[in-house]
Amino acid sequence: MDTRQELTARQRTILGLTVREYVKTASPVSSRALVERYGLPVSSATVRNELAYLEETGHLTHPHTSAGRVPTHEGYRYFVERLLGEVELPLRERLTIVHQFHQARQNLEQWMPLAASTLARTAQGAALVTAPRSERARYKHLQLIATEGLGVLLVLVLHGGMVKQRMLTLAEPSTQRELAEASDRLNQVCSGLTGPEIEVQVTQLPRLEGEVATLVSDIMDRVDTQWSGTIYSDGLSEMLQQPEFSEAERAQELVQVMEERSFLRMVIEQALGPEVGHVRVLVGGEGEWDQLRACSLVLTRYGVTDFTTGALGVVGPTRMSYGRAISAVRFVGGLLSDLVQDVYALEGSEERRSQELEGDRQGGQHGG
Amino acid sequence: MDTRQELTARQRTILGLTVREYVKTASPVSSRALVERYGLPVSSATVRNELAYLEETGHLTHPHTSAGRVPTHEGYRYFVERLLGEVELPLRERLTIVHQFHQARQNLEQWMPLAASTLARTAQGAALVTAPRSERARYKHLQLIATEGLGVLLVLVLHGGMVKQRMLTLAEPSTQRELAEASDRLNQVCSGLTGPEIEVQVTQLPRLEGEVATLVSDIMDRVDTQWSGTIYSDGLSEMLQQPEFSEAERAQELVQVMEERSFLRMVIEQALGPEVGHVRVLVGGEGEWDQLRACSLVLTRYGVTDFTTGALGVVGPTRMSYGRAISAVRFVGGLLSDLVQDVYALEGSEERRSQELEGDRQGGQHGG
DNA sequence: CTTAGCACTCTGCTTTTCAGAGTGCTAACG
DNA sequence: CGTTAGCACTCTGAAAAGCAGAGTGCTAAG
Repeated sequence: MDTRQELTARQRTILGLTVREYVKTASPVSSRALVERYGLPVSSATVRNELAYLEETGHLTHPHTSAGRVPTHEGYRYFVERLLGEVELPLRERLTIVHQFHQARQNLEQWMPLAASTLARTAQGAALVTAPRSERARYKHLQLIATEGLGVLLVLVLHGGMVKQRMLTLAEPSTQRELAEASDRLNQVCSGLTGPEIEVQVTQLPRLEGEVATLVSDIMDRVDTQWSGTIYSDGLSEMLQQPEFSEAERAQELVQVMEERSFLRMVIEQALGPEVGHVRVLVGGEGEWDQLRACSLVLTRYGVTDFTTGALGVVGPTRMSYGRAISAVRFVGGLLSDLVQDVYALEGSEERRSQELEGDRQGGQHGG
Repeated sequence: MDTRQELTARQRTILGLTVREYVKTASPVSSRALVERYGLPVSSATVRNELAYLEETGHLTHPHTSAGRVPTHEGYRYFVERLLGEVELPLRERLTIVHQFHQARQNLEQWMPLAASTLARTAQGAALVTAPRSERARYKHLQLIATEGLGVLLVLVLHGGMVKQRMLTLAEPSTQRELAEASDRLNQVCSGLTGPEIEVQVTQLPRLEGEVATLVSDIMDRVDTQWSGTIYSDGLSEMLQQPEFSEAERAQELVQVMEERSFLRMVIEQALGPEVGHVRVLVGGEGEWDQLRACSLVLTRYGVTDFTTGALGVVGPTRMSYGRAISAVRFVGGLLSDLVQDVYALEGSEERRSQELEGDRQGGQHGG
């Protein structure tokens, strides 16, 4: 029961091997298998004693009396935290991945799906990737497009290239020309501002512009607070081939979890801190999320800390190859961070550059 | 074997009831069940004879000697084409759906997911929705954003609000100011043009603008030809609860199909013509697509024919409620068409309006 | 502390059995 | 001639039984 108990070197070895063997074979590990396959310098009886002890400490269990041992969630945790060490993807794979990302470098729309599919294939699980989101949304550009009657299509581009679209209905009709002029004026006034900052400007703007600016500010506030945005996923069907999902019911549960994007978002937000780079491992929902009891998540945040970040990770059965998953997540996360850095992080430099030439911009506060 | 054989009224009734009963119960239908549950004015022996005949004509099968009858793909086809008639969603449901769509009217990003989830719930299957795409991409607005070094982020807004993003690397560095001026010039030159039309302009443009314009033209060509864009889906997990997927292997197959977006796109493109409004039913892959043998698709195109259209549909087991699915697809398709019409279809009117503030509208075509 | 040996347990597969459901056929009926 | 009652026949699916194999836990000896 007491997982915190210190284990002897041999116990650690045996636990590690048991986890590895179980991950590989997906069936309970017997003392004999351990001795034979890994050439342990002790007899199976000794191993049996150790296994019994590891069961007492809560690291392993028994499906039934005469079956081999299976790691518990605690066993996996111990394995990940104390036994796994630093793992890296083989060079060959790293190169392939780098190559793919290089090819897709220019095409922002491909980043997320590419990251998801790469991750899925590399870590042999299902992958999740959220789009990068700025800590504080900043106005970049607005475009108002006349449609039918009083309807207007608003296209708002934020710093970092995020795009939001809205339909709005005006109090009175406007020509496309009027709308274009309004857009231009707003673009001058609002460039680089945050939602609240725009809100302040509203009173000083004429009717139409004010109306639009209020909406824009509202949209930007929502972007900030709301857990919004698509989650890209891939590899679900491969994951379903794992033997743990050979019962249709289990498979159905998994698909349900993976389809409930708001739930996934919530878990990701709660599990990850704001800093980029740390890899977090959640084994079996960590007692918090019942729907994830059969799964483990390996998550990380990518991007630029406190500025623009997204999250990505791998979902697998608890019996997953944590080494592979962790290294894959870390590696792909790093690549994605690089990409984000190229595009998003240096928007500040835009102001900097303009200022270099001549500074006519009101104090742009760079989020710390 | 000969599905085209004319059936007697009684045979049609029995076929129809068999399909309905099988859809409801998911287990083979016996002659006795048919007589008892629907109060047929004949004996089970007579029904048995008719069932045997319907089996001969290829509309029904036998899982094994002593089981009831199950519809074949041909049986479903006959049912859909000749027996189903026009079905409409109950008023109550229609109102709920209309209400939800009204709420999401302004928020373009919500349209697709909303349509997918509505469809999934209403038709009790998995739903697919593709984003609307213009027949011919037209330039609306360009924004160049300086990033690090020689990198530039290009944000291209097309008519209809579609947005494309690219990273590009310049031959020599430019300031944000230069980039902004280049954007402005291009916006003046290219407004409303198609990809090829822009290509023509390239030679007459200065270095930087020409470089960008080539890329823009290229992007727009790709949008036209490539089967691109996200497919939103929903309801997969509900579909997996259907008894046909109680074997994990079947479930796995289904998920695989649903995850292969390019395949789905291909099927949709091949199955649907260009006109909005027709509902197409594909039973069991129609002998064309083996992966879909266990499924049926109910698809329609929405939007404005020859102008801006997308597709949506329902995926279910072949044993699905076609009446429900067809009416749901038709109804949601109609709503989405209305929305698209409001926003996208009238971009032409933008020019018209600029010319004059006179709103004459061509009649909206609602297909049957 | 380690290990050989052995009794014991539990699974998972195969085989058997059996009731039930449903058909197909035949012969009789109106 | 279409319809129907009756019955033999077939196939499923669940339950029960049997059995080999794998693996443990324990004991006693090294």
